[in-house]
Amino acid sequence: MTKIKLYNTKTRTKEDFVPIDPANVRMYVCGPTVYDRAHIGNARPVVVFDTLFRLLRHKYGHYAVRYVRNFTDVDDKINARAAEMKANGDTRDLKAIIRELTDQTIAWYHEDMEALGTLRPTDEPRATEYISQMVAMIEVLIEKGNAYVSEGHVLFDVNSYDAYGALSGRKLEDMRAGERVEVANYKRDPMDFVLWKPSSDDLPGWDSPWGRGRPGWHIECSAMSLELLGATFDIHGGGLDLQFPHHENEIAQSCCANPDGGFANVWMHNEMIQVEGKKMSKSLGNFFTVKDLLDKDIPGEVIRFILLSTHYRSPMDWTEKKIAEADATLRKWRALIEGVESAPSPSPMIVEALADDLNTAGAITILHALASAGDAAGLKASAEVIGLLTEELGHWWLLEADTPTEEFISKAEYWIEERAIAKRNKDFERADKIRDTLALIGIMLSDSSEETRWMLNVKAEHLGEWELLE
RNA sequence: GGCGAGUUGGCGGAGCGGUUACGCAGCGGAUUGCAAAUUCGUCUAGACCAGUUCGACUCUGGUACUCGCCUCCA
Repeated sequence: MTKIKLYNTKTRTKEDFVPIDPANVRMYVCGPTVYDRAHIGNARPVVVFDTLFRLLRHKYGHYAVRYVRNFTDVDDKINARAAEMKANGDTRDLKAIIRELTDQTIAWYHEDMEALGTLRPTDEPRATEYISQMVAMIEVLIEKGNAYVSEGHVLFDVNSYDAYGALSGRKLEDMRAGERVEVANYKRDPMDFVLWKPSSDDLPGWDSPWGRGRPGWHIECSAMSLELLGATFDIHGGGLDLQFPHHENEIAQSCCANPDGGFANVWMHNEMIQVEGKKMSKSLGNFFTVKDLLDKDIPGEVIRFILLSTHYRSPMDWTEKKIAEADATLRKWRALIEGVESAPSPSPMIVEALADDLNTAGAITILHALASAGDAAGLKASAEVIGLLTEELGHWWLLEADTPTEEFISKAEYWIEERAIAKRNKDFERADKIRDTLALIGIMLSDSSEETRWMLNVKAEHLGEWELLE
């Protein structure tokens, strides 16, 4: 079978992917901090690595791939959001608010990501369930001289790790020169980062050798990946913005705590999303969540298609025009595969495209080729490899074909017959008027030499307003 | 200031040292009473300047511009 090649940020080259153990391929992807609904930018890595997960399963077997994606449920942003809720009248104590906020956000995340046709990872650890592992790792780091205690904080000593900055190609001196944040005086070096910090009584906190406190952001990924995947695993993924400092810090922690492990072999980073050519930000007003799109009746399948139509290492621009194009393409394909059984196996060409550093745009080209060749069964089987044209994602299309009631159908058939009679009588004026009015009511006609077929358009302006005809 | 990515036809977007990307839109034809759908065909490329080469969109160097990260944000 095709050899998988992946671009490794660590070596800045595309490499043959050689799993440590083909019977147990291991991947870790940084998940969300759970304080708010996922936006479209959050969705890109989820869909990208879901596609990689599918490819790996296709190649190594369904049960041979372990995919871990964490939930960061302890974080200053979460605390800040909870404090905001309290200030706005929530009378519960902060910890109770935080618990509900994180639970709720996780439920939303699952809901929204499922709408994009993504599979659940095999493991979804919550940071707060791995505090003891984090504390243990911090203790090891202190013991080995890579971390120190200062004013109730535990800090990682970046100067104790020679390779610090290797992933992102940065040097400590350069970074200090460009330092823009005020330096906390308890740090030995401005670049030292927090492993553990004190927590006040009203905030979540855990007992530790350094007093009641909570973990810094980076340690959770090191601790959880070690626990679930081991000191050495195959792939670590995430957004490009995480490359520094988050991933750099993960490497420093993990490689110092387990010098023989080597941590992740392959590092993969997806590029960022822009909206209509601009960086997505709340101040520009071009910020939106996945839920916002779904609520606007943009099918999850359309969103997934768009996210896959640009290679993951290129910046991608989210535009209204792409929504319309993806919608049209999927409608065409859905119509083509209606009632068709998937071919027993996907086109080797689509697997080949994906195996080339996850060339999803190339894979979509193959789908176009299958569609224009009229190979509906092959199209369906191949699209399923990238999570498109699946049964789960087809509801938006099925809805339109299945919704009409008996009454609606009989009225539609009555008027289609009326039009046929008018046509036979060469009364084209009446025939066309019926056709145009039916379109307004939500019935799209298409004539062929033998019959007139129709399809429901639920977005029609005067849906079901039969009085327009009577 | 440091680090990195990119600049392909009207738009989106790939691969490739020499041969049609592909999709959308446009144009022309078939089909149709007219539409829609379908279908056939077709025009638009490779930021700029050098270099390597028999030959470069594809390799090398430089210039310009764009974007991202370095700061809560995937």
